[in-house]
Amino acid sequence: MLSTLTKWVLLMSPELERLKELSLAENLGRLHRLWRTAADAELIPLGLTHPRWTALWKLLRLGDNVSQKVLADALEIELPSLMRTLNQLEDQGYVQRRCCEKDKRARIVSLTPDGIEMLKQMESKIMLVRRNLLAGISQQQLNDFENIMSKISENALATLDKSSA
Amino acid sequence: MLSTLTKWVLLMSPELERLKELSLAENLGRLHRLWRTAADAELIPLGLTHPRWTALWKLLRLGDNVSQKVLADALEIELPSLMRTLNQLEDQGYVQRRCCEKDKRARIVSLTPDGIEMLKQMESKIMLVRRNLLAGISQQQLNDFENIMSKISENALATLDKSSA
DNA sequence: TATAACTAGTTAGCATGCTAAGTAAATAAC
DNA sequence: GTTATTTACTTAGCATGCTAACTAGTTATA
Repeated sequence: MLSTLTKWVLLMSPELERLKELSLAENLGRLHRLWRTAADAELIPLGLTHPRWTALWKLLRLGDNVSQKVLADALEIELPSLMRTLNQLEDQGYVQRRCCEKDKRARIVSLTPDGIEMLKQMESKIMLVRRNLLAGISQQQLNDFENIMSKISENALATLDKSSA
Repeated sequence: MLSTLTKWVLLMSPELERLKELSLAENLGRLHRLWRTAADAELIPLGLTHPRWTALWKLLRLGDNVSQKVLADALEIELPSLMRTLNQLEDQGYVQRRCCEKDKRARIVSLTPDGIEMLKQMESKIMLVRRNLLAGISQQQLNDFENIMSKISENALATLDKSSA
């Protein structure tokens, strides 16, 4: 049985041989996790979990007073996932939800004064993490990096479209 | 209350203003998710969930016959997370676990003939996804990209070391 | 207008990561 | 050699993502 594997491994493509190290996909996951961990290390002491602080942060950047649906889409999570987080943030007194006048199905999420205060504390920490993690990388390198990310994203979306068609 | 926020938003740093688009960290998460989704689209039809096929794939690259601990470390997940997945793979008949002679605490994971067969089917699909997602990107660009990823990883690790010290 | 189709929100429950706590074996310290 | 510490595994249960299914409100269609 082992010899079967051994034989196959010897016949593996040269590509696979190279992939014995961490593959690009694995490195991407690793880097994302590291970034998240570094940010959490700064922000969790403020009493917010990762989904909570990211939701607050996104809410700020959306300009406050958006529907749950808009916030969920921006966070790229589903509404049920957001529900739990918003319940917690409401319990903590950082956000409020009210019915939307124009569309009575919708509920509008807004920051409370406490939420705004918390965001002020968050901002400097988030910027600090960003500066620390991008230390020693030039703007040009960063642009190139983001372009490659975009290119891979496009390729992925094209592949997914094709396979779902 | 709203005016408080408005005033603050107007005073926000120029850096924050730029971050109204997706930040780099968010793009990283998004790209990682996209890659994972594209790979899963090919591999889930084989009857394996994401944690299961990644574990099989890693087991192959580690050369088979490694302890659960070594496999968990390579996958960068904790042992309890791996346990559930290995139970499932064992139920499906793709891996076996046996006691280690040298260290009686450890259990050695190995591929069954069915597991090897499944990996043969997986290999071509994984390589296909990789080629599709990296289409139109030169080797030089890819090297640069991976170097920036490494640099950010180093920075993150340095930051984490510092904050835990 | 009346009905059909969609959409926002909610609830319930699954999947997969984690930490905490316990056991048995190995290793280090004395 | 005995004891203390560490390690590999396991179990139990939490956190946070998801889909499925439901309700209520909106929009499109006949």
